[in-house]
Amino acid sequence: MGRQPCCDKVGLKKGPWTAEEDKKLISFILTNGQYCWRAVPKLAGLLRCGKSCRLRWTNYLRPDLKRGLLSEYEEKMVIDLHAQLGNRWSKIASHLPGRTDNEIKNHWNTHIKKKLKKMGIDPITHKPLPNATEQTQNQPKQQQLHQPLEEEQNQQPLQVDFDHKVDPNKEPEISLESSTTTEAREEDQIIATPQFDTMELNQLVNNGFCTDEVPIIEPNEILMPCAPSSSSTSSSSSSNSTNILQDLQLPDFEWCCDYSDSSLIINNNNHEDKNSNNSGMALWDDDDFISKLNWLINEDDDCDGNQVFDGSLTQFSRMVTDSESWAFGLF
DNA sequence: AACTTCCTCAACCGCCAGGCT
DNA sequence: CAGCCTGGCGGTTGAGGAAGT
Repeated sequence: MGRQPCCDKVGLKKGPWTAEEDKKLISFILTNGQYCWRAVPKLAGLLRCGKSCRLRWTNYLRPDLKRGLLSEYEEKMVIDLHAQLGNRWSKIASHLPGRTDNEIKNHWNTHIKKKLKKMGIDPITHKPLPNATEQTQNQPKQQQLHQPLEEEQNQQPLQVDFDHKVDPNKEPEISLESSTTTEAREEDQIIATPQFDTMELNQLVNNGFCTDEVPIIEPNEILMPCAPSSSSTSSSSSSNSTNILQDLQLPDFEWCCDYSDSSLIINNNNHEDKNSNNSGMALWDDDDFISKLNWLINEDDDCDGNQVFDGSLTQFSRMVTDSESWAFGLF
């Protein structure tokens, strides 16, 4: 039927990923970095196509991902960005650090779309539906369900004010009727808008944390000591967020957004007894995993008898340097 | 408790754009 | 410039869990 599959699917596994597969992929990418995805499954000993590996990594395994529901502010940003960009989920996602296009797309289709419809707003055009007034009047329960967001949307002018100086104590101003005025905006203008730091976003909306965030990798498992700098994270964490971090007994940290950064240090606080000096490192709080990781990394051959980390890797453009490998504490 | 329906979201599919030869 | 390869994107699907009957 026309197009050839992206790869030879004979014998390739499909469907949900197992923990073991995840571990193989994680260990491989942490060791070798991201390069030719087509080669990854073979080299990592996975019976998956490269595309599947890439998707799994970018949508689920990446350490810098936020998990859990979008915060109200993120949701508002999505709505506003969607009004400007349409279904360009990757563009929208690029404005929401730690969120993937897939996640945003899903959230849009399952939550925001319905919410907008019930508010009498066409989720495609972002304009009021013809029978909007009737609908909104007939939805008192829904109003109660999402009171904070909708109150704001009804009361405030309609645009994420990217330019205004963010006041951590003040809910950002967002409105919903921007489509007509903003649809024609140049995309580069949109992209030029300030990027909000993941933590900052949450601080703005939820005083530091979205309570239903459930990172796939716990924050205290992937921690980078955050040098007291003038970064947006630290500068914006003036009051509430800092307190919350302290309350949680977490150190200042940043999600590891660039694992190629050779200065990366990972602090596993769950093992304070072992690693109290921040030098002990374990990405995942799982001794079994670590031992398996070591096994995976140290073994010359995978279960299929393929060379896992043979010299041919040097042909690829992206290799993790020794220092990077050490930084991950894998060797 | 058993069954059905609804909902969510991880994963897949096919297409497209860009880089390379 | 054409053809190939790869990564990325957006639409769609379907398994599994939640909610309803």
